[in-house]
Amino acid sequence: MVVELVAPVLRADAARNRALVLAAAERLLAARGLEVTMQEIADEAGVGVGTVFRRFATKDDLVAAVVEDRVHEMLTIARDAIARSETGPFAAFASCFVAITELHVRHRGVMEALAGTEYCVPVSNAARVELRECVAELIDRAVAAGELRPDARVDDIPALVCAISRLGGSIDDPEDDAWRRACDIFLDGLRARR
Amino acid sequence: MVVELVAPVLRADAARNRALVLAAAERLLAARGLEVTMQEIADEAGVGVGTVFRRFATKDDLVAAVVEDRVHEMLTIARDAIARSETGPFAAFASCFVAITELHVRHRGVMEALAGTEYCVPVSNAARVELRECVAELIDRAVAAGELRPDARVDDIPALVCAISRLGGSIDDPEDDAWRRACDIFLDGLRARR
DNA sequence: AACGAAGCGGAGTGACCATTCCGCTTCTCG
DNA sequence: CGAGAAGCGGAATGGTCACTCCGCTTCGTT
Repeated sequence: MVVELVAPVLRADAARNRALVLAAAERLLAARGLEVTMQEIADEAGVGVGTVFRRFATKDDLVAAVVEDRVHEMLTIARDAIARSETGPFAAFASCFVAITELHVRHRGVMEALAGTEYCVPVSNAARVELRECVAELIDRAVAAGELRPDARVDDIPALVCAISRLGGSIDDPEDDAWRRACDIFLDGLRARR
Repeated sequence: MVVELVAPVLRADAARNRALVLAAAERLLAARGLEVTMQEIADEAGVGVGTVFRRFATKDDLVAAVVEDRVHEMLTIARDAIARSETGPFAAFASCFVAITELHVRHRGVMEALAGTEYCVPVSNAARVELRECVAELIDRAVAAGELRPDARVDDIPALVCAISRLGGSIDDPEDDAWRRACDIFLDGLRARR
């Protein structure tokens, strides 16, 4: 008995539609959060709902796929910060914190997905584990340099980022930058005192 | 033509049921947030759904009633803090901040209601306006004493409290106090630097 | 070209909720 | 005590979604 373990290659049109759906979901989730319906995503992508469900068995699966893309972006941000952390470990940590928060503000749905329990994907995921390790590394270096308060905990960071990004505000409007001010205050609180 | 402007007095049993419903809603909202259904609230109160709706025309109305109770509690906390603010304006502000956050942690549903747009009740409400004024007063005094950074904004506070309380954690479990640590860090960031 | 597999659209299904309706019950006032 | 007004319970309603099903279409291989 032979079991087929390799996922069959998608037909060209199916692959194209998959990409359209993913892009549509990304756009809609970023703009309006988890409240978007599968029907709306299908419409935005220009396909039928059936097509959406053929590629992503459940709404959770679709959201998870979009989230994974974001996690990879965060990973890139964190790796960059580590590269820069030789010169100024706190500054590296801080810029990573702000950049990741900004990413969350841009993608409301992703933030909700990571924060809420509903759509929480199991954390046993290579990219997420590595992201956590990178952030831990940034924190360790800044603490070792005496620039960050030593009781800072890695596992508080994701929740904090989610919390702050929920403050709302836009990326561009300087009048509407609650999240930016909150980052500022928070990072001040995290800085080690003389 | 005479228009009846006074709300008619409730019959004794009706008043009792109204109180039961309110208490049940408070309990369930605190424990599980806005996801509770009207049916569950009715069951918890030991009445039929019809009775719930006769007293509170919509779910929003019921939530709003529970929220108003919380706002009054917050008002009490803030007034107490003002009374204590002669001696140590920052400490007064900080304790008020922590106490209100704790209240939010205890009442998940209330926090959601205040933070989310869905159930946001119009802010043109005497108690809320006064609460805002009290917090402004606390901030002004601490800033005037040079103990609080002068760019602290009153209107960031509610959102911050909501954000931090969303971090989760329990009131009692000392292992699970993310919200308490976050308060600590935040207040450190808010303290004016030498 | 031609055929079978893979894919497609979108009406239909079932579950879940807030809200409504109405026949019966319980107060309360005279 | 005896209306009848005020309340009550809970089945029924209507709307919203995620998800399924199936007859038709398109792809890609021979």
